Amino acid sequence: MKVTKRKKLEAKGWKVGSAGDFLNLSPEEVSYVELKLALSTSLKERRTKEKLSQVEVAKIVKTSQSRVAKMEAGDPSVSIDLLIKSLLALGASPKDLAKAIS
Amino acid sequence: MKVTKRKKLEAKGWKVGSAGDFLNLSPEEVSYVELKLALSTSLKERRTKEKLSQVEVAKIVKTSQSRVAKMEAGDPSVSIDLLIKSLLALGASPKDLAKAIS
DNA sequence: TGTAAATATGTCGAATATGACATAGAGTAC
DNA sequence: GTACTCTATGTCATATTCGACATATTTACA
Repeated sequence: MKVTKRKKLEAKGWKVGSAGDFLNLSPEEVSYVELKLALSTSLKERRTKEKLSQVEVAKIVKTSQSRVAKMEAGDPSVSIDLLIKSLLALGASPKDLAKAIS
Repeated sequence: MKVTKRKKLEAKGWKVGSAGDFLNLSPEEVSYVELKLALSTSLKERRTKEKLSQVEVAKIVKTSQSRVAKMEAGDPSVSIDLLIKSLLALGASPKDLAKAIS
C-alpha cells in the first residue's frame, strides 16, 4: 500500500483489525476499505453535483443528517449496504455503482 | 418487472416492503435486490468453480456453513457487506465485483 | 466582526445482521 | 436398505448498524 493511501485511511480513523499496524492489513481488508471509500466519494459527488445539502439527502434517503455525514466520511459505523441503498435512492444505477468501484 | 424475474424473487422468499405487493417495489428496491442476487450468484459460481464445499468456504471466510448457504440463497438476513467480504476473501478483485453487478 | 447554514462528531436505545448450533433434506455409493 | 457428504432451514444470544438527537465545528457572507 502506498503511503499516501495509508494516510488517507488513517485519517479516516480506520484501525488495523487486531494487529494494530496498517501494513498488516490483508489484501481483502484493504479492498474492502477502498470499496467503501469509493462509494462514500461517489455519494458525496452525487450530492454536491445536484447541489443538495446533507439534510436534503437525509430526507430522500430517509435517514438523518449525521448519518449522511458519516457515510460521506467513510465512517466505520456505516455499512456498504447503507451506502448502496443511499446511492440507489439518489438515482444511481447498478452500472453507476460498478463504475464507482472499478 | 418481468414475470420471470418476479417469480425468481418470490421464490427466494422476498417480501415487498410493507405494501405486500411485488409490483409496488420501487425501482431502487428492485435494483437493491438484483444487486444482492448478482453477488449471491457470483459467490456460488466462484465456489463451485474451485470445487469447494460450503464448509470449506465457511472456513476461509470465517463464518458457518449455514451462513454460506444463506448467502448463496440470497436470504434477506444476509447483507451486501457480508457478500462482498466473502467474495474478496475468495480472491475476487473489486473489478470482479464491478463486473458481477453490471 | 457576527450570525446563520452546513457539516462533523459523540452518544444512545432500538433494529438488524451475525456466527453457531441443531436438524432436515437431497444426493451418492455401497 | 444405511451410511456418508453436502446443502438448506430454523432458531438464538451476541454483535453490529441503525436513526435520532445534541452539540461542536466549519463555511459563507453581510
